[in-house]
This record gives sequence, structure tokens and C-alpha cells, in this order.
Amino acid sequence: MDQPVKVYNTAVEVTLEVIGGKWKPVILFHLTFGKKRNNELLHLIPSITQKMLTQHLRELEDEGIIQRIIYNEVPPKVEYELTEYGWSMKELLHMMCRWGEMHVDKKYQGTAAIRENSRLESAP
Amino acid sequence: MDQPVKVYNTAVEVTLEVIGGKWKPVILFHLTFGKKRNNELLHLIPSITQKMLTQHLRELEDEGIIQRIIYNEVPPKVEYELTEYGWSMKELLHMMCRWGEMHVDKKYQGTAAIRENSRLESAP
DNA sequence: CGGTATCCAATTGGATACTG
DNA sequence: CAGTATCCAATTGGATACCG
Repeated sequence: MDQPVKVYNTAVEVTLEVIGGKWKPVILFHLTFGKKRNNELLHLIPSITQKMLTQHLRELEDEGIIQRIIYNEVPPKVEYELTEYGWSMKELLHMMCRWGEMHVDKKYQGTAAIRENSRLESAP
Repeated sequence: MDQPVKVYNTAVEVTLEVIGGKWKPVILFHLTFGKKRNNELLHLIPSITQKMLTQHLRELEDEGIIQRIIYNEVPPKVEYELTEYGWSMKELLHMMCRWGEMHVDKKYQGTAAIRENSRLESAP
């Protein structure tokens, strides 16, 4: 009875609470292409530090967006992957990616670029 | 020649640079429903302060996403609206909104709610 | 009404060293 | 390999007072 109810002003704020912050969308974006290990993510996101990566992975795990898979091996092996629920973010993440591609092409023409073949371009 | 070129690792980072942060998506979301005045935005986003609102409005203006319309009246009247370019974010913002609505319904059932009739639900 | 300016608190981010 | 722990720097956010 009378459980505390949090009220958001718009649903956009809800989404931001889950994927807000500097790194979460980037991490999740990479995971939409499949399972990734700690070190893989560090290399895919060169400017992130181990501390920030771990911190955000834990928060995403707590939200039920991703899950850790721990293999009992030596040396240790851990993989991160989207949960079934986490996959519901794929469309949104890819839309963010496509908008960014458009923005670079249109506004930063020649003065900014996107590394490697991480462009979605015509992909779904 | 040899103008400095900024390299992003993924296009998602580009998008975050434009609409990242705690308030920008919320501000823009409200603007997708039409022009808004300073005071209107303050009431639509009760937890934002005047300082933060102004600061983010200026940044969005610099990016060419929104524009200020100053009416020469007494008392002063200023309105903010999306630029034609800014409208290209509408689909993304509304998708963020819809994901948030789904998340509240699915995960916070009963313990969180979205204020007023700001839900999109079946809207485009 | 629609802001600035200032100052201070809280949060976030990063470098480095160390652990199972 | 996959992290913790600690400490410090930078950025962000907020309260208050004031201005055109």
C-alpha cells in the first residue's frame, strides 16, 4: 500500500536514466553486433577507461539490459551480451547511429570522420 | 590543407555530442510539439533550473538544431523552435519516448509513472 | 519576461597501483 | 584476463542575487 511512486515528466527521461551518460549507448551499440569481452570493448572504445567500462557494464547489468557470462577457465574469460530485453534497444541505438552518420556527412564534412567500417549506412 | 580532422569511433558518439547530457533530449522532445517560450519550458521540465535551461538552449542553437525568435515587445517575448535541421531528430526523440513508455510499463509497473498526457502511445 | 553572474556542492571521469 | 581500490581533477549542477 502506498508504495513510493516515482513520477517522470516525460518518457524520454526514463530512457535517459537507462542509457544516459557518456558511454552506455556506445557500449550497447557494440553489443548489438554480438557478445564482447572486456578487452574487446576496451579496444572498440579506445577513449574509455577500465573503471568507466566496468562501472557502466554493472549498471546496465542491474537494469537487466545486458548479462555477464562467466566461463570457468584459466585465464579467466567473461563475455557480455544483450539480454532478450536489451535487444529491444537495438532499433533505437541504430537510429542514433544513423543520425550521427548523417550529421557528420552534412555538418562536419571533411572535418570529422567515423572510424573503420562501423557505419551502418544501408543496414537495417 | 591538413585541417584537423576529428575521428569518432562510432556515429553514436556523434549523436551523443549533440543531444547528450541530462536535459537536451527532454528539451527537444517538448519542442517537437511546437514553439515554446522560456517560461513554458521551465514549467514543462520542473526539475530544470533557469541556468541549465539557458545553457542547453544556447548549445542547441550553436549546433543549428533550434533557433530563437525574438519579438520586439514589452514585456520581452522569446520563443524557441526546432530548425528544419532540428526536425530530423523528431523520429529519434519519439522513439526514445516510446521505449521509455514501454520500460515503465514493463519494469516499473506501479512504482513509476509518466506525468500528464505526454505519452505518445499510438502516435507516429 | 527572460535572462546573467557568482559561488559553491555534487557528480563524473581519469591515472595509477594492485589483485584473484 | 578481468577486474578493484584509491585518490585527485574536471565537469556539471544548483542557489541566490541581480539586470535590461
